[in-house]
Amino acid sequence: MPKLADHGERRAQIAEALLRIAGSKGLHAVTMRSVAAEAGFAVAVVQYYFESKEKLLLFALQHLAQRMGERVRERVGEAGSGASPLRVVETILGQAVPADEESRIFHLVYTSYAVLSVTDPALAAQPFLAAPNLMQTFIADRLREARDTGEIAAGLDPESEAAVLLTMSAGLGTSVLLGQRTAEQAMDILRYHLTRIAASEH
Amino acid sequence: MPKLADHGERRAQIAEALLRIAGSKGLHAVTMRSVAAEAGFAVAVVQYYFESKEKLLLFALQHLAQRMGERVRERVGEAGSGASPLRVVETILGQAVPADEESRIFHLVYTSYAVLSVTDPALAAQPFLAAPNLMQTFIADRLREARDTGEIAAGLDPESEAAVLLTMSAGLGTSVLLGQRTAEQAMDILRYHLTRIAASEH
DNA sequence: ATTTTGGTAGTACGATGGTACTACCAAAGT
DNA sequence: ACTTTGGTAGTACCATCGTACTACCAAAAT
Repeated sequence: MPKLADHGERRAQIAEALLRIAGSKGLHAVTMRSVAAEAGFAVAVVQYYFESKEKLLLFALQHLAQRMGERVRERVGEAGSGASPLRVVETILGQAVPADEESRIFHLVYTSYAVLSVTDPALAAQPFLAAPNLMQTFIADRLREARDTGEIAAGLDPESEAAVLLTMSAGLGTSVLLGQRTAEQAMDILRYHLTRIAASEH
Repeated sequence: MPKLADHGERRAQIAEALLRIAGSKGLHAVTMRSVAAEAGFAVAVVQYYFESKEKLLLFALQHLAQRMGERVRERVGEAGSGASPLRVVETILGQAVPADEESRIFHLVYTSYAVLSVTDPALAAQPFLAAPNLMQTFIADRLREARDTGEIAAGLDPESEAAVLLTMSAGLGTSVLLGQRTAEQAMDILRYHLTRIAASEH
């Protein structure tokens, strides 16, 4: 065997080249040629490490999703295990707002892909539904905790409130992506609503 | 002059053929050839009525947006001028949920286009920001009215609440589009939140 | 030393895209 | 009647895409 090339490393390199292009020029600008050029390889190398463009795209997407998932867990961990449930919720939902470059790319690529999956049967839509559903139950659980500790009003329905929060933060993320709002403004709105929930006791 | 062809009519015909394709096969399936075939014309005819594909796309988008705008105004009118401000808000936001085919196509095409506009400088993002901004001020005004009449709590900030409602309904629309929720479930969440706002007096 | 074999590079093929070009047809103006 | 002109159709050009194919190179195995 000749040069020892770490396949995992190469695949990651290529995937990140793809994400750089998708983040700057859009998902439609992602071609075998552009990715290869960005990664500094020949097209055949990209073909060598990925059977097809579709496989490449899927891998890059999962790669990004995994990194974002780690990021979220990291931030939640930073908030400390002693943090209040509502604080945890704020931390998680805040990640839906594209504040830095990696987050921006994540939301752009994910939204692009999600939109495509609506009409393209080849792009299974399942991965897009699994994560949000888990999120919703997790947030609902936090809200239940918060309700039990009196942090939020007893009249609130955790499931519904979780749905409201999640859809809202998704919408906020999109609006920031479109340049309709700054990340700061989005965070203000998010915090406003969380404060409202916390304040509405009686 | 030969056959009297109503240019406006033809352009509308072609635009609707485009929307039919975009709604079923996705915006990426919209090509000069597919649109011409769907409309029952030769490619040159489409070229004749629209200078370029970009112009065609923009026209179709505005065409759709206009029809949706009329629909919203219609529904609001149906609700009656005597309807409560909160009722008007519910009617408007309910339109953000893709319940029928036309609405589904509208949100799909609009979202597709919006995502493209993030990275494509040719697709001016302005038209996407103008409408939502007007919406927000309109809804904020309704909320102000509702606050004055005691329909909602005095502690609420109309601007922020309007932002919350709009981003939430946008997120709801997307989730329905992705098949994550049914239109009915989305409406339930919307109504839940509106009821919460109305109930939180003290 | 020579034969595998993992990895890289260049090129070519078929399909599809937007657009340009030319021909054709029929009704209106003369 | 015939010429102009609005509208329609077919075709061809050029670019770009994903992919397949072949050649090449260098290190490990024999």
